[in-house]
Amino acid sequence: MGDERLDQVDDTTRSILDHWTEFAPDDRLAHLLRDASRGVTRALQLRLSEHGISFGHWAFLRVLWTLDGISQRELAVQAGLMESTTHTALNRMEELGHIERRHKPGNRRKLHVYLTPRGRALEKTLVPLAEEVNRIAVAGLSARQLESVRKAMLTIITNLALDEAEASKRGQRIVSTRDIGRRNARAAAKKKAATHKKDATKG
DNA sequence: AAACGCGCCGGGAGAGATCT
DNA sequence: AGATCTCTCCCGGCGCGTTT
Repeated sequence: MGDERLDQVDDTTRSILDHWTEFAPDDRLAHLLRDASRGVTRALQLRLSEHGISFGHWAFLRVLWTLDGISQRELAVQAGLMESTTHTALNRMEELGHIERRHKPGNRRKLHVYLTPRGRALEKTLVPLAEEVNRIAVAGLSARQLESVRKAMLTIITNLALDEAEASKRGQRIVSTRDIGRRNARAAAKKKAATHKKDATKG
């Protein structure tokens, strides 16, 4: 690889890059997307943490900067996260003084989320950091390449969304991690019992 | 270097309150 | 009564720092 900047990267990053350039240049796209996504996330995390902001809070702040005062549920949808995750994050954000939650007159059920002046002020500090990460991530790509990447990403997202919609129509859904854990535990127990039985008949 | 523990986050499920 | 919304609990995945 002829890029002398790579002398600065750590061994882990180096091995990831070696994997993609030397050993498995044709490995599945999903793996490439994962590495790219992780890199972008970590770059942003690095910058946010310097301001005491966790990556989880970033998603909610971004929504609130444009949709201040929406309900907790709407916020979860807009941020693309589960309501339980939203609830936990908002508790912390309220503690930190970035948001406050209030009921509107006439509706004691819905809780609306409002930025505090402090939360609002974060926009000026944090958005440039995200823009910086974007700039760094696409450095060396031409406008044309960037346009192609954008199109490709949108196509991938659309294709996968359609696939999920089809699966949903068939009644197929993602098995929860808990169910998988239980299933594995049952399988392990069964295997152990079978081994035990085998040993007992032997001896 | 490998194992371990910890904290954070995401997700599922369900209870309880409130609205329509 | 049924729908909607918030909140809580629990568990698993992941990254990271510490210990062995």
